[in-house]
Amino acid sequence: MPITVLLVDDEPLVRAGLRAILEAQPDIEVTGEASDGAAVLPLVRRLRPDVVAMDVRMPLLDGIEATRVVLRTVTEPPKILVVTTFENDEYVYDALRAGADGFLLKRAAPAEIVQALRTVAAGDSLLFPAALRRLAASRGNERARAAMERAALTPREADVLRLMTRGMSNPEIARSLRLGTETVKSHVSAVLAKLGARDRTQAVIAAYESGFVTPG
Amino acid sequence: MPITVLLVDDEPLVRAGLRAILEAQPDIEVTGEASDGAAVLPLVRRLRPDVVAMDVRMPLLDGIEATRVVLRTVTEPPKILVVTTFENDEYVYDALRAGADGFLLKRAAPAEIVQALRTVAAGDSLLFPAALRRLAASRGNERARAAMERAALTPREADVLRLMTRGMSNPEIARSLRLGTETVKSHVSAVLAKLGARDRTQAVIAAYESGFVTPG
DNA sequence: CTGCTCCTCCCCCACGTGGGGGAGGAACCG
DNA sequence: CGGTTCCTCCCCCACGTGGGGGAGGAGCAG
Repeated sequence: MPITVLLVDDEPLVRAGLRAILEAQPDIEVTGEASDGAAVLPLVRRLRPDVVAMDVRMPLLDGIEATRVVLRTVTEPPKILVVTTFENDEYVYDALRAGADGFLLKRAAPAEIVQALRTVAAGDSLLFPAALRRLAASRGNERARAAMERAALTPREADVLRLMTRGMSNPEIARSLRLGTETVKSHVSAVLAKLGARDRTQAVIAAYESGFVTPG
Repeated sequence: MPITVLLVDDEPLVRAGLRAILEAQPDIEVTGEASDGAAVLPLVRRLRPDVVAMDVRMPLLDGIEATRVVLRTVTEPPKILVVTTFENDEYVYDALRAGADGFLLKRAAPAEIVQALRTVAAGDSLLFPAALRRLAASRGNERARAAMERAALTPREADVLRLMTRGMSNPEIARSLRLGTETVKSHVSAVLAKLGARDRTQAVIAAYESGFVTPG
C-alpha cells in the first residue's frame, strides 16, 4: 500500500512541485491539497493521510497551529513533515515542539524530499544535517538533541553511531563490537535512515550538531 | 625547572642544529642524544626526559617503532615530538597513530621549533585528530585550532574541508566551487593526508575536534 | 630566469560503502 | 499463545571514494 500524502501550502507552485516530485514515486500518492492550515483538519479526517507536508507560514492558520490542532484532535494522527523556506525559521522550532516529526527545506533536492517523506512515514523523526547545524547554531542544541532522541536510535544503533563518530570503518566497528560486517552495515543503514543522512559523514555531522557527541 | 629534551636523529647535523636552537632557551635543556631508535628506550629510562624529539626515518629502528616501544614500556612516558623533512611523510602519520604528540618540520623557523616543543611539553598535542580531541576536551580548542592551522591547509583545501563538514560529496563540492570532480578529489586527498585522516569522515571529525568548525 | 607552491585536471583501479532485498532467533508484551 | 521489535547475518549490485601515478599553467620569490 502506498504512502498517502496531504500537501498544505499557500503557494500553488510549491504544491505543484511537491506533487510532481512525490507522484513520480510509485509508492507515494498525493491524496489531497490545502492552501491553508484552516482546511487541514477536515481533510485529515476525511483522507486520513499517512503524512502531511505542512508549510509553516500560511495566511489564516499557520503550520504550527495546524499541527497542534491535528495532533490534539485526531486519533492516530498522520506524521507531520514541516516544510519551510528558511533554515533559520524560528517557527520551525515551535512546529517541532508542537509535535512535528521532521522538517524539510524547500530547496532540498527531490531525492532528499522523497527520502524525508519516507523517513517520517516510517515513523522516524528526521532533521537534515545541513539544516540541523543552523538549528543548533541559533538556539543551542537542546532541541536538536531532542529531535535526535526522537529519532529513536536503538541501543545497538547508538553504539554503532558512537563508533562512527570515532572515525571507524564498518570492519573496525564490527571487530570492536564483535559482530559481523554485515550486521554493522545493517545498523549503519538504520542510523542513516533515522538521521536523514545520506552517508556516514553526514551522520557524524548530525551527531555533532545534535549534541549526540561533543567535541572534546 | 627546565624542560628536558632527548634528541633522536641519525644526522649529527640535525642534532646539532636542534641543540643550538633549544639550548638558546633558558628553560629548555637538552639532556641527551641518540642516533637511532634502538638507543632510545634505555636513554629514556635513564634520563627521563620531558620530551623526545624523534626523527622518523632512521637506519636501525625508525621513529615509529621507537615511539611504540617507549609508550608501551615506560610508565609516565615522555612526550614524543616527531621530526621530519617532508610535509607529506606517510611515516609521520604512522608515528602519530602510534601515539606521538605532535610533529615538526625540519625547515620550520627556530621560533616555531621552540614553540612546538613547549606545546607538547605542556601536554598539548599537535596536529593529530586523535590527540587533538583530548586537547580540545581539556583546554578549549584555541590551541587545537592553531595546531590545525599549522597543518598548513592551503586556502583551497580549507574551502573543501569546510564543505566536507557540511556533508557534501565530491561532486557536490565540485558544483559548489565550480570545479571538476577530479580537482576536488585532489584537494580531498591532500586534506586527508595533512590531517592524518583515512577518509572524509575522519577528516570531518578532526575538523570538529580541532575547532576548525564548531557545532552550532 | 629558475624554482617553488598551488590550483587545475586526467588516467587507472581496488575497495568500502550504501541500497535493495531477505531470513532466522531471541526477547518482550499484550 | 501470537505479534512486535530488535539483533544478527546473508545475497547482489551500483557507485563513490581514495590511492597511485602524472601534467600543465599561474603566480611568486629568489
